[in-house]
Parts: sequence; structure tokens; C-alpha cells
Amino acid sequence: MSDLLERLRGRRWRLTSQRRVVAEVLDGEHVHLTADEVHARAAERLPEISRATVYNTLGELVTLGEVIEVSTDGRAKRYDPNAHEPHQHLVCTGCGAIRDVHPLGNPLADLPPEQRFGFTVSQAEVTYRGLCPACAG
Amino acid sequence: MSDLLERLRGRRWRLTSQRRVVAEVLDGEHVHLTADEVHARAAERLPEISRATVYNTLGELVTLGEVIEVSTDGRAKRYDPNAHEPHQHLVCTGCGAIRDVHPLGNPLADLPPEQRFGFTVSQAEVTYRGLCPACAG
DNA sequence: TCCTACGATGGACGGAATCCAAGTCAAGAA
DNA sequence: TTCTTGACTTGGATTCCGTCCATCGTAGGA
Repeated sequence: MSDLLERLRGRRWRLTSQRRVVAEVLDGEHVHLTADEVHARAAERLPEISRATVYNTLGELVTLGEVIEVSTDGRAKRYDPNAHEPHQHLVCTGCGAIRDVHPLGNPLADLPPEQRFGFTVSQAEVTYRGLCPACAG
Repeated sequence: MSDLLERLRGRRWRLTSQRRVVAEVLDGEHVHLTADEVHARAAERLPEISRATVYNTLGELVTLGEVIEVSTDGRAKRYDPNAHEPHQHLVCTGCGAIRDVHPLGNPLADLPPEQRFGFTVSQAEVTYRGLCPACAG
């Protein structure tokens, strides 16, 4: 039993076979999958799982804080199971590959009060962009 | 004649009435419009302008570096004409409103070499998220 | 074992953006 | 000025991503 499934059980998550498979796919893959990729991998184990269920489950996992949603440009959102370690992302502008990175400092602290315009600022997301070794040629 | 149109003329941009109107809309509004909003404002002056042309023109302005594309979650992209002053964005998670902000420090410098994984990192984009005064109620 | 509220299903739907073939026109050439 | 041509525009179709909804199924408590 994975840590993720144990935590979900602790939260009284109703454990259906569909939810289990989605959680296992995320837990097993330490890459950043799109919803369709999650659906494809889930369907290998549970062929009749529907896309709506995958979307519902991913949304719940995001709400529960177990998974982070990463929006990259106009493409499909990606889901990052590494939600318990603060990190940022490095995206290849060539092929779209994503890596988790750990920059120094705390970006939230770099936004002075007079630059907050009355907003209740709760999150700072940093996206580094560049070419990966393969795309840089 | 605006600075933007002068720069475009200098780049040998073929100046059609449609492109002129789109450029003027962006140049006149210092807010972050969606493509549909740009289309609506452009259509006030040139009623028959098509959506495809607005998308084409916006894409060209982004390629030329005159406009910055801002992707916010699952919503429509917004277009930021303030491309010549480095800045970051503060987004309201309630209504999607965007403000330009100027955080301290240089986020690019916060990514140490061993965290770059061989990428040629060229850009660091910071998105602050929170509730604006109106949405915070 | 039975009940029932919660979850799953899949097809319809919606918004955002792109594609395409046909028509139009800006701007350089003569 | 007029001609010519390749670049630009058009709008409807299409794709992609995601959500909605009415109906069916089932996990898990009684």
C-alpha cells in the first residue's frame, strides 16, 4: 500500500477501484502527466474507466493537496504528484519537458507590501524556461 | 502615431487596417485583455474584423516581442502590451484579474547551476496568486 | 444481507484556439 | 498611375481540453 493511498484512506475517501487506479498511476510515476495520459495508464488496468472520472479524481486530489496542477501555456494541464515538497518547475521551450527544481530564497518574500495592491497573496509560482540539452542540440 | 506602430513600421510589417486596429487597441489599453476582448474592442472600429485575424496578429506581436502572452490556469490567455519593462504578474484566483508587479531580486539568479540540469535557462516567470480586495470580500 | 448516498459513466456540450480554402489588398515595380 | 503578386483576411469547420448531466452502479455502514 502506497503512502498516497494510506493518506487518502485516513481522510475517509471512499475507495473505489477507479480512484485507486488513478492514485496508483500518479504515485507510481514521478513525471508530470496530462489528464489524458493518466486516463490512458489507468485504462491499462481498468479498461472501462471514463475520462470524466479521471478528471473528477484529479480535481479531488488537487483539492486535497495531494497533487499539484501545472498549467503550461496553452497545452493540457499536467499533474504533479510531488505535492509534499515545495518546488518550482523548469520547462523546456522546445519539447515541453518539465523538471522539478529547488531555487534558493523564498519568492513570496520578494513581493513587498506596496506591490500587493490589497491582494491576499498566498502563493508564488516560479517557472524557469529554457532549452533542455537535447533540444539545445 | 504610437510608438508601437512606429516600431512595427520599422520592422517592415505589412500595415493592414486590421493589424493597425489591433495594435492600437493594445497600445491604448494598459490592462491585460483576452483575445476576445481585443476582438470586441477592435470590432468597434472595424466591425468586420474576424477572430482569426485577431489571433494571427496577436501571435505575430508575441513573436516580435512587442506583447507578452500570459496564461492563467484554464482560462483564456491574456495579452500584456507592457513588454519592454521587466515585470511579473499577480493574479486573482477569484476573478482572474491581473496586475503587473515588480518583486525584489532576480529570480533567475536564484536557480543554482546544479539545479539547471544542463538546460540553457533564459527566463524566469513568477506568478503570484491570491484574492483581490473585491473577491476577498 | 440490504440500503442508500455517493461515485462512475459516456455522450452532449462549451470555450478557446487553430486550420483551411477562397477571396482581398498593400505596396513595390514599371 | 496602374499592374502584379504574394501576403493577408475571412468565416466556417475542426480540434483540443475540459465540464455537465441524467442515469446507472456500488462501497460500506446498519
